[in-house]
Amino acid sequence: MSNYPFNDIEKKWQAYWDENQTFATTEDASFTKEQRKYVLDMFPYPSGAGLHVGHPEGYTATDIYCRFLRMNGYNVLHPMGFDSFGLPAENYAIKTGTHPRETTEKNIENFRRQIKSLGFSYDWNREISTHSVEYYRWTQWIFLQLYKKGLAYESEKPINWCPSCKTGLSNEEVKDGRCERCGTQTVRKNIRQWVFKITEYADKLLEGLDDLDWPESVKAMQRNWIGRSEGAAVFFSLEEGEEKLEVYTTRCDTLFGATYMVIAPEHPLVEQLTKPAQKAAVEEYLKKTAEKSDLERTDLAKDKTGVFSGSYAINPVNGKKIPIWIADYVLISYGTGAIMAVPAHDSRDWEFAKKFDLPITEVLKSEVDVQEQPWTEDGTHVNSEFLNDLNKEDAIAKMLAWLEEKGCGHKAVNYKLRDWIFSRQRYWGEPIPLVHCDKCGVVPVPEDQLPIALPEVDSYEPSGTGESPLAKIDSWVNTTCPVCGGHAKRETNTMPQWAGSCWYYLRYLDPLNTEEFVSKEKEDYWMPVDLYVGGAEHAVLHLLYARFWHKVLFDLGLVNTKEPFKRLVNQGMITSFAYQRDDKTLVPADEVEELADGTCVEKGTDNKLEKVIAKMSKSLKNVINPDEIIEEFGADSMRVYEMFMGPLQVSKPWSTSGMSGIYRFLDRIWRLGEERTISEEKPSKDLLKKLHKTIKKVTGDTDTLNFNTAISQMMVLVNELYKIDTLPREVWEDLILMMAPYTPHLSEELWQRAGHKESLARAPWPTYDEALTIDDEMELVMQVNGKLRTKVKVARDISREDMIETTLSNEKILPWIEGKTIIKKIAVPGKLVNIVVK
RNA sequence: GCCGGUGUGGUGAAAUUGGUAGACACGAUAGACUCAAAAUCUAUUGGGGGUAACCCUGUAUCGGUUCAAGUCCGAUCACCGGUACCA
Repeated sequence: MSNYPFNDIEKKWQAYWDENQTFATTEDASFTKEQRKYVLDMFPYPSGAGLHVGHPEGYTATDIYCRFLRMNGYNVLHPMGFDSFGLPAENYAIKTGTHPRETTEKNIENFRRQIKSLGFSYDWNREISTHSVEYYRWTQWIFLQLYKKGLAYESEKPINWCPSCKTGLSNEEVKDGRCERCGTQTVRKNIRQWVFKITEYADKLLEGLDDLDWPESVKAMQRNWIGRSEGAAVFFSLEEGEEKLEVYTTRCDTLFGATYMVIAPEHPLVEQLTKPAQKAAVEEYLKKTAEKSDLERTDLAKDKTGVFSGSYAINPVNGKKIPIWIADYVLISYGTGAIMAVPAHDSRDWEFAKKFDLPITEVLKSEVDVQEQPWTEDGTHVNSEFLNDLNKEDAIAKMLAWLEEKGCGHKAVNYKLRDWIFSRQRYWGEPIPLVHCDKCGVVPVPEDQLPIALPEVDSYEPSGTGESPLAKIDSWVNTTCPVCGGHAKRETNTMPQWAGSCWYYLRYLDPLNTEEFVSKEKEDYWMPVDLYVGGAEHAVLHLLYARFWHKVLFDLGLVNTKEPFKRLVNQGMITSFAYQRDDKTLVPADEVEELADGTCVEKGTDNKLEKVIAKMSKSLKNVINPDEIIEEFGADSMRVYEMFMGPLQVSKPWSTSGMSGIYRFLDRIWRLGEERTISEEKPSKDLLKKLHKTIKKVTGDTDTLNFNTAISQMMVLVNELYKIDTLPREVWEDLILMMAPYTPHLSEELWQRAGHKESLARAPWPTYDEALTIDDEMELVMQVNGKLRTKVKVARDISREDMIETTLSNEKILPWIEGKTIIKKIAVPGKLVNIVVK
């Protein structure tokens, strides 16, 4: 039995790289700008569960790419760190009293050990953790820059409140009306919050996407999230009073069809517009909607509710008096919180109009009776005076001009993107560096007084009133105003987890700098990030927030690039197989028996189970633990297997038998070195050609991150080596070098055994001779009417005429064309001949 | 509903500009080695038909373009991800 000693080898080389600082990176000026590459992984949150097999997937991909780049003469920056502020550690602290720092640092240690055990070529000297004071000092500093630029403001607007976490959540953190973290149904609550004006950067964030080498899907998601729309602001005068009611509409051309108006229950004019006769009904309605959670409000979407205010507005185009209603299908947070309703051509307005018996006026030529159903497609204008017979585009232009001329409207732009609620009522986060002075109001903490360190607390429990646990520490809260020296209180809100990850890629460049968040020179040397790899779950939030901060830093002249991440790749999820009964319920993996014929049954029964793909989960017992895999097969096998499973970008199911196939492959390489002596003889021409074809394919595929096909090509070469008795040095060493990014430990060991003293980490990547990748002979495919009939070996440089000639005289072809008329003869050089007959 | 993506053997998957569908691997079957097993090695392996040479068929479904379609175009279905009263 020849088990290759991966355990010894992997330990040995990890220690070697550590001792020799093999992957320490410096800003060496002799590398040109093109020869510097910044390859970044999304850093992990160090959870108590340890590394998941999904983490090493992206990390292995970037590691292979970095090792490949180094061997090709690049100066590569490849850092790793930890996104170490976060709720789980704090929730654990609430339960057990353990300081989140203690939990977090213990988890970091475990993560670091696990990551190191995979042999990644990180420059560990640059490791950062977002919870360390040295790091968050600069997070606070950046906050102050945003604050001073006027991008942060306090707001009492209703926010999503999680009664379980006792904290405010941003819209993004609420999924289906439930807290993303704990699943509790959220309610709306007014809390004083710090908010970032990310909407001010909406256009810049939108335009910046165009030049990025990112997956189209991610760009689409961000565009959709920003949700820019062009339309018009229209002012409706009221029947009584001087006040105007402003609405936003993308279809101002349908203004003649606006038969009523709706304002959101939270609209500031609600009270003023409510007539005494309607007062009781309106109050009742406001009470009901306020009690509804966001979930209920969207859940009840099908059944429109609302109440008449008693007031009327005047439609500016025709002077008609139209009623103003209050309804919660209009959202206060989008546009102006008020709409003009055009029931004939909007299905929401139509439903509402039908329910409350409001008039419906057709203004776009419809193919249906708008009294029976809404017409939401295009149509030429009717019943619209000066817009009649115009199409949508022209009518909008004409109406806009009319509105501007009359002074009752203008062109307007709106976004779905909302401002970013940036405070949390939590302990385990960066304190926001502001103080509230009785006299001076909100005052930023002077930069030389940073960091504002987290104080020790007795209890991590949120105060329940909405304030963070920090509010309970009088000695910390009470301070003096930096401006007037009088009494002041510290801001007790902390920052959300996104804060640290908004700029960590910059801190890696200069992690020990105590004077600046990053030095200009280092930023200039490395930025932007050439390749950023991580999970698709961060497609919108993290990537949008980080881009926002970066753009602000750019506008402040603090960084030189407009966009932080030039190229983005999302790795697919690693899923697992699950076993499903006929009734669609799932059976835990340890209660499943796989029979010889491939079918699966529930243990001890004859119940046939269907193999389906599912996320790894504890309850299905199909979670794979990287530690166990490394112990059984070694880190190199794990790395290669994760890359061999399929393309990096797609999700794919883990299979332990596939894993052992890769182990077998590495073992075969090891045995080549063990069982055969290296020969200095020139390899045969055939083998040499196989080698050069392999170098070509592996070089190309590694460069484009198509690792699965690169690996299969190296398998082909290894299979080839098993067919001969010798081990030609030229082929063997090139194989070792090509394998090096994939199996760094095994390759280093074999390289040393082949007689080399130095690590191969920066050994030159094998080169190929194009001439040797082309065969002298080719297989000529002969087709008749597009159907393959036979294949014949011919010289590669055969002429078109000869190709056709040999085909027409081929004995296998003759029967197919005999007695038929040849209509066409097609010859594709190097490929095939197709004879078309009738 | 809207936006984005994916559908190829028993399984994971390959397949330049349209040009031999299924590389490579798993699993399975048979054989060699072994007292036996494991490991290893060799062979076969999309489906159907035929003793065989070989033939037919096949990339979610239907249709189209083309000498030639997994690849291009149109429609449909299924699944996955995002989003959802955004006026």
